[in-house]
Amino acid sequence: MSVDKIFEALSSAPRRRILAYLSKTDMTAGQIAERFADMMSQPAISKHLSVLENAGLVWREKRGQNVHYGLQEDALTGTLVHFLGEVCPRSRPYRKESKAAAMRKQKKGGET
Amino acid sequence: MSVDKIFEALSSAPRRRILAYLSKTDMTAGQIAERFADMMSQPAISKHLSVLENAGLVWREKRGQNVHYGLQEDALTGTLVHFLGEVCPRSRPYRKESKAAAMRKQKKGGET
DNA sequence: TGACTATATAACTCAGTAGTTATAAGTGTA
DNA sequence: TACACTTATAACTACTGAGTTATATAGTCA
Repeated sequence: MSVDKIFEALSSAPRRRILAYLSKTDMTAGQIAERFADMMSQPAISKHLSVLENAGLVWREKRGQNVHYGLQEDALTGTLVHFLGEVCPRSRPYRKESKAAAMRKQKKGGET
Repeated sequence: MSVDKIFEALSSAPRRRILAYLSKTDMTAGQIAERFADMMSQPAISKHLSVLENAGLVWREKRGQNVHYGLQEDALTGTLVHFLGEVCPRSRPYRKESKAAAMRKQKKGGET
C-alpha cells in the first residue's frame, strides 16, 4: 500500500471512474465490466481492478462464482491527506480544524 | 487545470519530490536541477517543471535570466480535497448509478 | 557586439502501460 | 460428469512517457 502505487493507480481516468462507480456500494467484476463495456473489454477492467486492489484502494472478495470489489476508503483518504500535509504547509491548519471538528462531534455523541 | 492533468502530474515520484522541495519556498529552475542532479539531467527537470506548471500545480515567473517556480497550493489542496469529497469529479453519473444500485440492493433485503 | 550563464527545446531511445482477442481456471448446476 | 457462467491470464500490438545528449534561445555584462 505504498504512496507510489496509490498515485500510479489514481493517474488513470478509467480507474478513477471505477472508484467513483464503487463509491456507494460494492459491485461484482461483471457488473463493473458491464457498466464500462462501451469503453473497454472485460479483461481490461479486470486489469484495472487488479491495479486498484494492488494499490490497496479496493478490497476484493470472492463470493461463489462472483468476485466483489469495494472501496477501501481509508487508504484513499489517509494517503491523500497525508500527502497534502507533507507538500502543502497551508493544509496543516485545515487539518487541525478538521480534527478539532471531529473531536467535538465525537464528544457530542455520534449522531449521523 | 484539469483534474486529469493534475493526477497525471502527481503520478510521478520525481515530480512529487519537486513539489515537496518547493513546499517551503520558491526556487529557480537551476536550483531545482542542482538539487536533483544526482537523479536526472537539467532538461529532464525542465520537462517535469513544465508538466507541473501545465497542470496548474506550480507558478512560473521569469526574473532576469532566472526562472522561479513555486507551489500553487490552492490548486493542489482544492483538487485533492474535492476529489476526496466526491471520489471523482467526473463521477456524478456514476455515483448516481452507484447509489441507485445500493438502494435496489437494500430493497431486496440483505441476503449476502 | 561577443562571451557567458540559465533555461528550454529537439531528436532520439527505451521501457512500461493500456488496450486487444483468445483461452484458461474456478464455481454452480442439471 | 458435462455444461454454462464468471473472472483472470497469456500473448500480442501500439502508444506514451521518461530519460538521454546536443543545441537553440534569451538575458547579463564587459
